Amino acid sequence: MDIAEVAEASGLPASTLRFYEEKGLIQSSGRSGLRRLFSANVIERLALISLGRSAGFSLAEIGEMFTPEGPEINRALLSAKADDLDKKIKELTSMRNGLRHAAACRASNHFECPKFLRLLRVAGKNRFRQPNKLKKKT
Amino acid sequence: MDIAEVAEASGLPASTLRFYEEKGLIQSSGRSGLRRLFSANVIERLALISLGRSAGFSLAEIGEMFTPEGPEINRALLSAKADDLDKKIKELTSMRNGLRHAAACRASNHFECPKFLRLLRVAGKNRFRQPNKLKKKT
DNA sequence: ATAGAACTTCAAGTCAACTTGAGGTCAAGC
DNA sequence: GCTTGACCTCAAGTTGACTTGAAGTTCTAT
Repeated sequence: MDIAEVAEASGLPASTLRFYEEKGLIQSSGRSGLRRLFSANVIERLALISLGRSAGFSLAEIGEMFTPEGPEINRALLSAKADDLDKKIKELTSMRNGLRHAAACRASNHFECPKFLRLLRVAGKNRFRQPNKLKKKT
Repeated sequence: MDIAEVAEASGLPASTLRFYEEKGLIQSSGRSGLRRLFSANVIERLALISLGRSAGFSLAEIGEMFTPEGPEINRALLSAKADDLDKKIKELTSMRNGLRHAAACRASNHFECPKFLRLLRVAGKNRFRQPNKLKKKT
């Protein structure tokens, strides 16, 4: 397929596809003249990337999940990511409950509502810093 | 409390607290000389902000949830955010299932495993663009 | 009263993830 | 044969969310 077809099928602009290729997240299967050719399986891969992004993983993290560096490395990593997701799902669930309550509750100030505060506190238990500033290249 | 105490209690650096104040996400209750004073409820608010961030909401969106613009506006907004979260929770759940499967499955290439591909396709149904580039200020 | 720590402002820098733009190539249709 | 449109590269720009740095101020202890 050529890049426009991939763009169409994946919903991503061509510029993003080139960018992803540059980052090693996808590969073109060859060239016809200058033009990239992609094989159809790139679509699955892009779906997975989009999914990962929307799950809050960085492109670098997603890249790690793919790399066939060793035989067993990936499995451990994938498990770890799955655990991260589990934590996140729990957080989001409490946040959703909090929001639903706040939307329904008649207290003028939600910060005065004990139910809301309790949810908040529970949710705050496993707080974590956002990933974007965790890495500091020496 | 002074800014260092808030930083300590919230786990956020003082620079972030100033930044959030500038953005209107939190307020200092006054000054002692130059120094900001915060009342204790800012901690709850920061917890909620952190939670929202980790749920993938932008600071602007979080700000909207707080603003006491009108009497009923917020409730609809909060409901909508809760719906967003529900969608996201479902996505994350399929992604987690996909990862767990990929970690367990013995197929050499996960893209060849029908189970994995099915999960991927299901999850891809309600795909959406990441929020950061949706707004274009005219 | 003087050093030092802890705060302040404001401007500029950083990082990820893209997007945009300028300038070039190439096959296809008129 | 020449324009047009879809592609290409490479550099620079953008956005959101902060962080860092310089330069000044003030509390706190010696």
